[in-house]
Amino acid sequence: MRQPEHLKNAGLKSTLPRLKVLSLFESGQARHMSAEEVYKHLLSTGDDVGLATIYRVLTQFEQAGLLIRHNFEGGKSVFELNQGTHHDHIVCLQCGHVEEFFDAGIEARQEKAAAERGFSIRDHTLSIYADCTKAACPNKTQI
Amino acid sequence: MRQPEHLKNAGLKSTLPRLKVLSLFESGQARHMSAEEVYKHLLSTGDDVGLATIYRVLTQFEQAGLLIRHNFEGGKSVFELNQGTHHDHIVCLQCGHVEEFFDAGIEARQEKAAAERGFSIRDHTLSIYADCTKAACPNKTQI
DNA sequence: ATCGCTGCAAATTATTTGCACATAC
DNA sequence: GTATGTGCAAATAATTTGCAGCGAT
Repeated sequence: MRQPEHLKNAGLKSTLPRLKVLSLFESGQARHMSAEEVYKHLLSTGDDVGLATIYRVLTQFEQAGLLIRHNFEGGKSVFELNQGTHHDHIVCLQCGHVEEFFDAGIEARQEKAAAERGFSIRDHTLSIYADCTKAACPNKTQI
Repeated sequence: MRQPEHLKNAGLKSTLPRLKVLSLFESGQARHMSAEEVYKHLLSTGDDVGLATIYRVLTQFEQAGLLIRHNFEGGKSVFELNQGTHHDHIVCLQCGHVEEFFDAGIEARQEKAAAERGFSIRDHTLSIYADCTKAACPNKTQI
């Protein structure tokens, strides 16, 4: 468990709420979660952390580079662990299911399109919105 | 002015607020506008339409296929006239400036990436977020 | 005349903030 | 001990909705 160091390095005291949130993401139970989803996960494990704290912690982790924030369609911010490996996302507009992918060709053309127009790309992140055709298209829960 | 027909075809009565909103978009003054921006534009022209009506009208136009809604980073929906010609967007995270582009290679790979993972793409729309390096990077107004 | 439309104000949803108390170091 | 962090409740921001009256056909 090297989490406390992560927090230290970010200049954050290692408190219970922070450790709980971080290990939830590291547990891999769900890679992509909104603040509300993190909140419910923790409640269901008996750990009750205030929702406002979750919002604060998620934002701090984002700034510390521990988490990445996405603003997918649907109005809620969704977070995922920053594991250093760049990838993009395909998001199901029906159920919110997120799948990750990487395509070097898209990366290159994305860079080129931006450069040609005088934009400089920060993180190359891009999202495709589609309908997941799987039979088991679950509902709104697993964003 | 063939606007009333557009509305008719969509099963919408041709009312003043609807005509005002539609012609604002058709005037080309700004291609991409949020509800609030449409509201302010109309107020500034002396046409006072309720903000709630703007929201209703924009949604109806979106459903009628007259407008396209985008949920760019930043929490507000932004609308543009649907002119039938597909294109993607590069959005400046600093000032909200939007530029349009089209890259056949990206389209193809986007389709492929989705298909391989069992997703079916609706409209192929995708957005790149970047920093517009132009000297004249304007402020929050021209989203 | 009828049914749809509009404006206003109140409701919702996601997120932020003020403040008194609790906690890490 | 002191600066930080937390919980709760109230504040914001974007958008939606209920309802009584207005307007298009």
